[in-house]
Amino acid sequence: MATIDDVAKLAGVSKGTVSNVFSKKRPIGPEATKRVFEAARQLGYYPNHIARSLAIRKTMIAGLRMPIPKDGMMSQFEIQMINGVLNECAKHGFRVLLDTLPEHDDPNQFTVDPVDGVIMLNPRREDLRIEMYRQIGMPLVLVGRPDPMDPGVSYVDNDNAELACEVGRYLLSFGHESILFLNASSDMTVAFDRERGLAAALAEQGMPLPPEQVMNYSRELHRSPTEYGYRAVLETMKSRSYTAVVADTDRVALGVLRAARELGLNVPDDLSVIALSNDARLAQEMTPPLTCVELSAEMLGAQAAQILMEKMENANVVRQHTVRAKLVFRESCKKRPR
Amino acid sequence: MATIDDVAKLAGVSKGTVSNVFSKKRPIGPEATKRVFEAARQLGYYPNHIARSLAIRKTMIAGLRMPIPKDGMMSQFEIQMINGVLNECAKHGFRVLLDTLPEHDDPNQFTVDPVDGVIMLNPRREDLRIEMYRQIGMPLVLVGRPDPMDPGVSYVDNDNAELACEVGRYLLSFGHESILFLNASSDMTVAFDRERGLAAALAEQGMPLPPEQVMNYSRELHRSPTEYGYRAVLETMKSRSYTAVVADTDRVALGVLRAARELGLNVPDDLSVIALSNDARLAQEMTPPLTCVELSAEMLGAQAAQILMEKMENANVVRQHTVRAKLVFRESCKKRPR
DNA sequence: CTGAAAGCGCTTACAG
DNA sequence: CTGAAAGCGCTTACAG
Repeated sequence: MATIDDVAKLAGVSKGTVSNVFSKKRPIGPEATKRVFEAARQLGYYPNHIARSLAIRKTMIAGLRMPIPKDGMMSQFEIQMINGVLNECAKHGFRVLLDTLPEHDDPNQFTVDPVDGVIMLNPRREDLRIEMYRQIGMPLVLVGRPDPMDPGVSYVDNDNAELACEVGRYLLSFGHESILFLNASSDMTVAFDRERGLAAALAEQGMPLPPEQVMNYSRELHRSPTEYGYRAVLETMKSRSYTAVVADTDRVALGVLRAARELGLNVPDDLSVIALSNDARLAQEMTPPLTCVELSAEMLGAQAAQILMEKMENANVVRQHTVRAKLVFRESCKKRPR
Repeated sequence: MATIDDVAKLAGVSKGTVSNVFSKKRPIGPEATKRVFEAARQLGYYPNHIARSLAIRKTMIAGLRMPIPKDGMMSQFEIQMINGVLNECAKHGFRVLLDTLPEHDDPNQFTVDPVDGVIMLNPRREDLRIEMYRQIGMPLVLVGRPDPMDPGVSYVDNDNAELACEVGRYLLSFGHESILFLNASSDMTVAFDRERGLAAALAEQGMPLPPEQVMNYSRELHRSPTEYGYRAVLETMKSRSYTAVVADTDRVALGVLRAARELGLNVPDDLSVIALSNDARLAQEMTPPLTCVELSAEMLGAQAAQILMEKMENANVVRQHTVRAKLVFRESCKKRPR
């Protein structure tokens, strides 16, 4: 592989000159420029990004640390997150180093990556890496709040409890009182937060959220989220009749809609359906179009990237954003029938 | 930021020793090892990946060049491709540098990236970059075939014409003769290939594929692929009655199913529906479950990555794989009603 | 087991 | 406008 030295020699100039021809950092005479380009062409020379990075201590690369589930399937959330990060970074001329390797927080394994800053997904409790990044002065933004909280670290996150509460209030305002909640898998913190939020909304009206109104997704029991929604409704509607269903995701809601159809229930006339997040961007294409919460994973990613860009300019900035997901009203909810 | 020199000084050893303590490339005495780790801890020293890469000429990073549509929305195809690449790379301990920046093929802009090899999506005609990578000896694998063909470059691709032909044969074997083809946007080469393939299947039975049986998606005319499928069926079924619909994607098929429902047509009894690719992994969750082609973008990505790993071992290997997408039979197609 | 020194391929004051 | 040289932070024969 041709190096800057080879080019300098062939063109009869110094390597400094070659360097500046390519980087345009200082003006080089037209004669020399021509000879350099010609020599480079002949030799098949292209500047080496690594050597350059080492010299100028800048890579124009952002790191994204995000372990991938062992089954290799990224959720729609992760995908949209990546998308947001990618787009925002591209705007600023940055590329992205995707690090999906299992995490080591053995300090003796840690290395200073070829990036100018990093975005880290789902930090663990007492995550040692946060401190390591601080030590080496690497700009860092978390997606998901640090635990314990730390006023010095930047992050973006959304407020799942608040969100579920809002959804609850919305349904209550329509007069729904018997609400079936098809929650996420019980081992996810988000499931906990959402149940808490929905319960809070009910509590505001002096109503409880009895356990039998809450179901949880389970990988073992359900073939897919859609299947989960379908079965859950079919089974519970036998013994009780709800007027509203809060589904974990739009895919779960897809199953709910199917079950409703089979039971001869019209949505939204007989049954209101609402989803707490969108897995598959299909909400607006369902029949009827689904009222749901836009989790804006994409926004989360974009904001994280934007904050990172700021931090790279000025190491002192600290941003802690709670991204408010928004409720998108479509046609699957209606006033309670009487 | 602490460097290897600082550590060496504080620990009272040479930098070579420090280097070897971290890399374990040669054994270092327990005394020295302890002093080095202690000094490193005190100083907050972590090895610099860039400097290391420069010295050993290896990064353990694979490059993925893949321009993103200006609207920032990656298709499911691209997403799954990335997923495949990521997983396969992770298996081999590689990380991935995602380069979504607009492409420059100005040779004077080209740079040797901090990667050990690259996967390049959708090469252009006469793509200059292929030659540049060859010149610097960078292992390269394309996703999508090079044009013009080049026996020296490795790639993976799938055979869209063949696929569409197979789908055509399948429907014909069920006795369907009036087939509506809801094709992709006409400016995509894949749309061209698919139409050719379907026409070939019909030609085998001495039948034509008249233009009025083929429609094309259009960003301007249709709000979404689902909307496209919905409207197309509603409108064409007025004047003609088809017994089968070939949809571009599962999302288009979703609209077709809805339209059929509204028209009182039972799928598959009255109308067979089949999709040529899956955008949204929802085929199996539709009612009825959709027969469709699994494009295996994920496999495409995984295979590209695997070939890249091979090439990094041995620069001489050349692999040219046509990944055969597979038809997945579910319940949306049936023998033609008579 | 350890050290001194050259080298990886570039950039950038400094001097002219 | 251009060159010579030190420096970015690591690795690795070579010598002991």
